[in-house]
Amino acid sequence: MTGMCGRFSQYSPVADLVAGFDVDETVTDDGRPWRPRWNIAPTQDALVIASSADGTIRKAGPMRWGLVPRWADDIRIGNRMINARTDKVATSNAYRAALAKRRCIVPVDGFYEWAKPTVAAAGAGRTSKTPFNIHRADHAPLALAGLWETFSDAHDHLLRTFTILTCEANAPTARIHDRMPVILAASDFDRWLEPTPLGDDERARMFTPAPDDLLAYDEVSTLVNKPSNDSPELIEPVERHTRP
DNA sequence: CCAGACGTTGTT
DNA sequence: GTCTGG
DNA sequence: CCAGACGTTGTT
DNA sequence: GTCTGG
Repeated sequence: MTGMCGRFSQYSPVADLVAGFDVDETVTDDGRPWRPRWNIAPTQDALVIASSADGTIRKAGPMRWGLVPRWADDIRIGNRMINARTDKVATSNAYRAALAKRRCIVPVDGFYEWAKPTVAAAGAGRTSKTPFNIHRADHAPLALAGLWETFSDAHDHLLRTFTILTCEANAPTARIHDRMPVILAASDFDRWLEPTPLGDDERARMFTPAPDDLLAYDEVSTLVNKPSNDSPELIEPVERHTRP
């Protein structure tokens, strides 16, 4: 199927989400004020931070999740471009241009991963996957590494779209799932947002799983499965520090 | 040259 | 657009 | 990521 | 099973 890191939250106040990114301007979502979100799904708008083409202005604003390459003629291509693998992104026709010049940061409160049922659970008749909310242990927002593009639709409407980079899971996350989003260190924010190509060494440094002690996770309700559910209840732990 | 892909994960 | 495959 | 649709013609 | 929509 499609990507991993397929759902996330942005419920902190915008000022908290963009804190630390030295943003010059925050664009509202089509004139609507930002509202907290606990269940952002592919094709929906999220708050994303990116630089102007010349690198002088840093903006936070809405982009649609699911990168649509410039050459695409159908926005639906984005439905399966919600993640970009770090081991393929530099050579991919779909992502290479964005990797060189259009990197972005997605500030999230947490992201969701679904664990397959354990052998024991499956034996007991449980066949559905279990959702987990993964967040910083101190509950501060996380900076996910992304890429963005502009897409001009049939009516010449300009649409900004983005994707989230994925790498191998770190040790705690691997108990739930074998992939995870790339989480940037604060010392890499400025370089990541510069619209100039990265060197091999820079990619090697940034494209690594987050440190094992950065994150914590909670099992959550399957209410999160349904994209139309969007409330604080989705991040309430149903069990703390459980194993999948 | 033109045609066709361009993506990810999970599962088998 | 740009690359690979035929 | 998960949820939900997936089809056509003719008749009421 | 596979695709689209959110």
